[in-house]
Amino acid sequence: MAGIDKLRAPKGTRDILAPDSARQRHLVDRFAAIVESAGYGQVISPMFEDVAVFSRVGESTDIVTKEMFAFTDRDDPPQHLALRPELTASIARAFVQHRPTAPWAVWYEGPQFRYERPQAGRYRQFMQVGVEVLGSADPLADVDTIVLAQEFFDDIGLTDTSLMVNSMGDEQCRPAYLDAVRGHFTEHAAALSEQSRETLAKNPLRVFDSKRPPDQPIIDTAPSLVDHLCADCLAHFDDVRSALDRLEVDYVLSPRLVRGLDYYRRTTFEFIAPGLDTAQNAIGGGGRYDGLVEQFGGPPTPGVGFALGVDRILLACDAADVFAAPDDSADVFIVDVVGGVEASVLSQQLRRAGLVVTRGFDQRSMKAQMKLADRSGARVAIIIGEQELSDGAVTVRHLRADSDQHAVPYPDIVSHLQELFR
RNA sequence: GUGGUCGUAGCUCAGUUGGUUAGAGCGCCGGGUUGUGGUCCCGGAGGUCGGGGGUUCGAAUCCCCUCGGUCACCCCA
Repeated sequence: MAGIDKLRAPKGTRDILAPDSARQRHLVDRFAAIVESAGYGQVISPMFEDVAVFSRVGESTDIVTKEMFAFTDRDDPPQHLALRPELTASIARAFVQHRPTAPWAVWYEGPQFRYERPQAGRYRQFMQVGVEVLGSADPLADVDTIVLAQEFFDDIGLTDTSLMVNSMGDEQCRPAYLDAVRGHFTEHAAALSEQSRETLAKNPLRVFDSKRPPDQPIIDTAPSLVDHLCADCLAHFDDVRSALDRLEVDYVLSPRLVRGLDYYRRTTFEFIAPGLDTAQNAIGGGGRYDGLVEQFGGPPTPGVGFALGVDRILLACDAADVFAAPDDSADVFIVDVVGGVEASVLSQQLRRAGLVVTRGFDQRSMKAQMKLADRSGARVAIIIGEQELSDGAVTVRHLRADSDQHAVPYPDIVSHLQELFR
């Protein structure tokens, strides 16, 4: 096994270096701009919470039963904590704790943690952005969130996405549907894969998630959720769909779409990136979760929201060749062969003037510094040597299209470069 | 948790049927007469061949174990 000299980022985590780090930040910035234009306010909640916060989102979900980074602290008695595996639960907890006036429309961004085996598009620490609206049962609130996600994808140029929509029903109609599904799968249990038979015993709906070929024909012939909706759920769903139509948001009705968290009621949706040829091509998902707030001891409060996977979205952008990493080239590189302090003084002035200025250290040769200047991507190099010092000027050398160079009197250098980069 | 696959310099890789001081390209550092990058030329640094054990006169190469990456299942963003 590797010794301490081979330390690396923990399994399923990674370092994101420039310029990809700036790309990710830019993506989050775009999301923030869009949802804040719709009046959503940011919530920054803790990275870890009492485990009870997460266990309330569904005792039978994998996220809770086997994917949590849980630990105890050194309090007496110890607190049972967990790194957050998702953020809807934290938002519901915060709603109950602070009791903001409803409807409460919020957005968030940040890392989530799940103890899973990593693979393409799946990490133990992964970044999400999302929104939640608590306190409105209006189907148009569902639509509002969906439209924001769609606007976001359009904004970043990721046009190759599919929106899948379904209704999970509610406590009125879901039990009967569950019975129907359980009956159907039980009837064909012999033909199901062994894993699906196990899933059937725990949560029949989850069988729909199976990708195993033998299960497909049985899944295809299973009863459809939309055919079993009660009048209220059907009306809600119809309102969502007609509003999406009116807003010209394309979607695919997906009666087999079940989501992995137990708290969903009525509307559920998922965004797929067909261009991603990995097993994980769901770049976002969400839905309505009326009743969740009650489980946190709050008043009856409907809610709807979604989370988008930033890492997967960026993978999809790579595949579609859109939303490239920003150019992190410097504007100016200062070559100083008279000790380096002049470069410090001038870079301070130029940075204050709004330019991106880098320089060399360690008093390296002019040739070496010029190489660094070239590599920095800077459009111009400023050269300060003995000659320039005695002349009271600096040499400005262009590095890109042409390689002109000329002397600029020291007092004029800031305005000269501001002009050049305006 | 299960399975496939891979693990040789910072990166991408080559290393023939096991055979001497383990190579290339890129990158990095220095130089190409004393102040100028990007092309070119020359030179240099850098590897316990993931780790451990075994077979053998001899192992990067064969066997076992282990760790890690990666992909897939499960599940999800």
